[in-house]
Amino acid sequence: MELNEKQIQILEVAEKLFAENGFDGTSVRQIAKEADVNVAMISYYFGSKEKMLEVLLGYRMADFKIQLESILSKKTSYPEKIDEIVAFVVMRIHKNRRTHKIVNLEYSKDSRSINFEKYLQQKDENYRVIEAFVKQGQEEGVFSKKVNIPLIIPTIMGTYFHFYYNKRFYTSLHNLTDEISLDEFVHTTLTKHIQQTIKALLTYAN
Amino acid sequence: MELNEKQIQILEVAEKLFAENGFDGTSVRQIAKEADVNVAMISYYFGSKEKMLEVLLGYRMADFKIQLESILSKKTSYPEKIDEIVAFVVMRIHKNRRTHKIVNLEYSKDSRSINFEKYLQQKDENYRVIEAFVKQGQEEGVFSKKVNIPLIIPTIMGTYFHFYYNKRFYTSLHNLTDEISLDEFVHTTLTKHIQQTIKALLTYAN
DNA sequence: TAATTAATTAAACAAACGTTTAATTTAAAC
DNA sequence: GTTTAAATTAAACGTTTGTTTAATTAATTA
Repeated sequence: MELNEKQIQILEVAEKLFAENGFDGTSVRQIAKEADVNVAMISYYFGSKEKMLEVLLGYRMADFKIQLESILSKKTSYPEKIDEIVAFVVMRIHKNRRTHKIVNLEYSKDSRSINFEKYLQQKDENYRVIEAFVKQGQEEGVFSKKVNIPLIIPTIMGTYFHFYYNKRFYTSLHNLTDEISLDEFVHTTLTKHIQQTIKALLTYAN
Repeated sequence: MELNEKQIQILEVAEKLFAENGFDGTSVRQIAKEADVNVAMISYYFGSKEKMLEVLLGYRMADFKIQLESILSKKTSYPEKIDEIVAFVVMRIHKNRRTHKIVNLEYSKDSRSINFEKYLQQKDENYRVIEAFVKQGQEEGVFSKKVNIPLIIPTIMGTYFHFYYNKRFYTSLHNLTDEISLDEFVHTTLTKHIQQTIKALLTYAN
């Protein structure tokens, strides 16, 4: 799907508002007003509020796998690769945190009018890449074989998101006052913590 | 606040529907219908939809700290205590997962009409208990001093919630077909994974 | 039993919701 | 320059939203 400037403009406002106030908590009139377009433009361009979200997903989730494979193809040690993967994943989900948040909320709903097929397919592909990497490390005796591989991703992403969802609590614990110091904290301290965690798990687990 | 049977009945239906369809995605008429009461009863008992959620929070979050302290007062080893704490935390948040989900979503909103003061206070008290325990272990040389203590809780809870929010994805990865095998998976495999992770982090981190 | 309070109801309230319509303006193609 | 298609608009559509009202029934107290 090709997107013109106006469509991207609408999507970015929608992403912001959905993340701030939820999908149901955001009205198409709010989006239209903040994006400075007429309400009817949303139906005109995307068909419906739900389909607009689906387009947003596709727009944000692109080319993750390629960049992941690029890291794994480097000639670096296993611990170095873990550090790189974790740093990359954290950077990506932090950048796209608003879209991820919307997905987390909407995807876990029972009654959904949103189609997550493409999103799930990408998620599965990404997992297979990680799985192959860990298994390779296990075969070479670098990683512990007692690790539950499918639960590595939830550990990385879950730690980030629980921090992010409770950022008002944790920023006060860490004395982070503004948005910039939060970004910095994520890319230094939080990233380091997750790197430590995953390396400890993969290397010493028993 | 004292709650009569009918109020609890309403709260439990509300919890279920809020978790399934979101706070904004659930109407008071839905709640009233499923709880088999008149719509007006919700305003009559709780004042508003928002205040009803606040009452639900207080109802669900009680006596966590006491049970945590009870575990820590036992004369067991540090690794054993970690296992117990993780198992307890996972059990609790899994039991109260619906309420936690609502909090995760509503708390991170910018525009909130819901008061989270009591919830935050309890969260802080719980954290202080964990913090004291880890620091004690560090002083006795059992735990690594390079661990970021405030990020331990996000690692535990985040792993659980990311698994739970994406359960449709992970249950298919693990071939979990029904709700019972999911419960069992949480209390065995997932709990074990998080125990492994936290022990590895606290013991071997560098 | 009578008086009082609590619980419950159906109906109505105004406001907001997502979407559609039909008319008009702008842009592109010929 | 005329025709055709795309973009944009204000207004209206029928629903649904959370809450309130006023009347009635049930339970409690005196």
